[in-house]
Amino acid sequence: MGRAPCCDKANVKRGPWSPEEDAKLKAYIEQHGTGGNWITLPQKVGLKRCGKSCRLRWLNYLRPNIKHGEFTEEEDNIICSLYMSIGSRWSIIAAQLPGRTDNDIKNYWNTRLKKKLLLCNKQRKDHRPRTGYNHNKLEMMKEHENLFASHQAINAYSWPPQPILFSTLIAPQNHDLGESSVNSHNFQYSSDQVYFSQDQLCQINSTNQLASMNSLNGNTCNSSVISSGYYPSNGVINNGPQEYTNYISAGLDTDVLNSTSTHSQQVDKSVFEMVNSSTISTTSQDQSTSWEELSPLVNYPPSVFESQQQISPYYVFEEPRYMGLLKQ
DNA sequence: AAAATCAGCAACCGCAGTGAA
DNA sequence: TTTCACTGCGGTTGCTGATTT
Repeated sequence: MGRAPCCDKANVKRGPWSPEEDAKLKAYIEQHGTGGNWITLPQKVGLKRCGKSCRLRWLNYLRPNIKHGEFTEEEDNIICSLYMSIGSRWSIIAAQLPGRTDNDIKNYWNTRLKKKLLLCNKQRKDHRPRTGYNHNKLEMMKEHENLFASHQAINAYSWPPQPILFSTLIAPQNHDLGESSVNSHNFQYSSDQVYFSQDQLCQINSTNQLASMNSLNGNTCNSSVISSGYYPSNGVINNGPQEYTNYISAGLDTDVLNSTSTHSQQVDKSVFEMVNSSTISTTSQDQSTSWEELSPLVNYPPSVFESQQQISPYYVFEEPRYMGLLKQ
C-alpha cells in the first residue's frame, strides 16, 4: 500500500498557471491568508489545483517582494560561498537573499552560476604557473562532475573539504567560550555561538536539524546559516569577539548538538590526528584542487593553496557582512 | 527557412520531517 | 506511542524561446 496522494490527480489542473488563476489565488491569500492548510485552499479559492501547486505558486511567484531576474555580484558571492559550505541547501541559501526563492537560486546555480564558476576558474588556472600538483584538465573536469553529482551522497568529509574541515579542531582557545563537557572534541560554544565540524554540519543538514534548531530557540535563519571567516594561519585569534561571528556559527540548543552521532566524534578524532600528522599537507592539497576549481569567487588566505606547509582552516568571503551574520 | 540543439525556468514529484489526534 | 495528514525541501522534468547548424 502506497502513500495516499495529496490530491485527486485526475481532477486537478496541471501545468503553467494562467493570469486568472494567479489573480484568484493572490487575492484570496491577501485577504484571508493561507489558513495554514494548503490542501483545502484550492477549494476555498475555487481553483482546480493541487494544494502543493498553490503553495509553490504563491511562494515562488505571487507573494510580495519576490525578486526575479538578474542576480547581483553580491548575490553570486553569497550563493557560491554558501554552496561551497553547505551544499545544495537552497532554502537556507535563499534565506540569506531577501526576495529570492530557493527555486530561483537552484535554477540559477544549475544553469548559470556553476558554469560561470568553472569558466572563471579555468581562465584563472590558464594564467597561473603550474604547481607541483599535476592534474590533467579532462580528469579535473571529470572529477568535478563526479563531485557535483555525488556530493550529497558521500561521506561528510569527502567534499567540500577545505572551508570547514578543521573548524572545531582549532576553535579559539583564548576567548571566553564555554566548552562542552560532553563532547568537547567536536565543538565549543558560548551561549549563542557554536563551532561545528564539517561532519556535524553535514549530519545536521542531512537530517534537517538545522531548521529545527532555529525553532528551538526562536532564531531566524540568519543565525543558523554558515558564516565564513578567516582564521589566521598561526591558529591564534587576538582580535576579540568580532571575529567569533565570522566562524561557522549558529544559535542552537546544545542538547541537539549533543545528540549528534558518535560517528562525528570518530571522524573528528581521525581528522584531529590527520592535522597532527605529516600527511596533512598532501591530503589537503589533493582536496583543495577540487575546492579551488569550484570556488574562484572566494578569496583565500594565500597560504591555503600556495603553501604545503600551512593549513589555513578558514576561508574568507569577499564581504562576509552580506551573510547577515556579522555583528555590526 | 527549417530542423536540431541548447538554455532557462516554472512546475511537478516524491521523500522526510512535524505535529496533532 | 503510534498513525497519518500535511508541509517543506531538493531533485527532476518538460515546456518554451533562443541559438546554432
